[in-house]
Amino acid sequence: MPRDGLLTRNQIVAAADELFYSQGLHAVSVDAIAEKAGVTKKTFYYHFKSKDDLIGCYLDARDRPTVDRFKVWAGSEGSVADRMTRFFSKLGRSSRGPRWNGCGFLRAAAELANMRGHPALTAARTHKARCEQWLLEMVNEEGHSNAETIARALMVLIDGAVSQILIHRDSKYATSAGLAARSLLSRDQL
Amino acid sequence: MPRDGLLTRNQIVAAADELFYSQGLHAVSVDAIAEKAGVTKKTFYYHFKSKDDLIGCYLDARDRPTVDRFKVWAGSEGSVADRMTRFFSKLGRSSRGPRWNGCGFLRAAAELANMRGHPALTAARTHKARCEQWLLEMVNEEGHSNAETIARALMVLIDGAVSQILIHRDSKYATSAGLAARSLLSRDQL
DNA sequence: TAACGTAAATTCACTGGTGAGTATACTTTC
DNA sequence: GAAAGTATACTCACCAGTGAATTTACGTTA
Repeated sequence: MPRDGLLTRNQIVAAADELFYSQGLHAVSVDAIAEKAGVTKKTFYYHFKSKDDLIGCYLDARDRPTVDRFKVWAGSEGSVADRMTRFFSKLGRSSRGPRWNGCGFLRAAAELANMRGHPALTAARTHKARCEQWLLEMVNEEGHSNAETIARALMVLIDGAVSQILIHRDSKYATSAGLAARSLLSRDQL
Repeated sequence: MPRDGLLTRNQIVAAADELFYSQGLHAVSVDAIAEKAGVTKKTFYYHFKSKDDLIGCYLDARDRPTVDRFKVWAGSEGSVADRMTRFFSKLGRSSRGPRWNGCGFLRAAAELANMRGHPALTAARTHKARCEQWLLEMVNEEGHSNAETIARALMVLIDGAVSQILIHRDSKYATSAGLAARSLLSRDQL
């Protein structure tokens, strides 16, 4: 019984998001995703070319919401240093949630590191570039010299903090990253 | 025809290291490892309890060599800032090699993020703690206040740089991380 | 307005292959 | 001859992906 095609597709992506993010890419089978979406496997393959195709779509769907969340975390009040401090504080809080499992893009890139050209790697790269672009604009507005380098270093701090928190399951690394960001931004270091 | 048991075991771990590091944990089968080691699967299961057991051993075997390499990279000449600058410069060079695929510990943790209690997660945590300990001693020798926080921030910079390089396949993030480290260490920021 | 045709969406049942792990027996060394 | 180590050949579950038939929505025609 045909339902709305786009709706079904979205249900599949939503199911994939939950499963992939919590368990990883290779650990989740197409059957499991189809079942969670309430759909047969054949229906799945009607909407997606392959599992790899779905993986790409899963990350694409995560891009904007993630960047938007970051912007909310940072807010728009105060200096860049203030905004980054707020950001890392919120990251720490978020990482203490029971469902938090690090960055889906980073984890996908880690899992598929050798699959040059895989759609997921492209999606991850694009997403990280968009994050960096956001930071660059923020830094630029404040009139720093070396804005590109600072933005890049802030990205390093963000993904480094996420990685360390994931490994140690300890949010204190967010605080350290926040302090490092503040040091980086004070008096035009670099 | 029995060979030396320990030798066989080491061959298996060596095969696992190559395969796991280049292709990821779930992507490599026990059959593939056994074949690469020139051993039958039954022999593999004589030496290891399970695939998960092997994964843990693979990371344990990687721990010391990795930390030793880091120490060589940093050298012992000059200030901590100098040593970290050298470190990140060497990291950048290394990451340009054709076989470089990021940090095996980070990638394992990413792939097994939801497997609380998995031997690989323990091994990864232990390894990162040893790295941080090394940094802490270095920072302490120089008499910084907030040495723990600085050491933690340096770890964040290292793993952040590795992650960014892996995603973008661009070693310039090592340079940015090096500059951030220098800023962090100058005039007892924080 | 009522029957019809078609394309979009879906299902059931299947295939070929590969995954982790094992039963049993053989071979070498001491 | 006993123990450590290895081999052949297997089980059984699961995996990505498919073939053929079916159901519904909806615009077209008589």
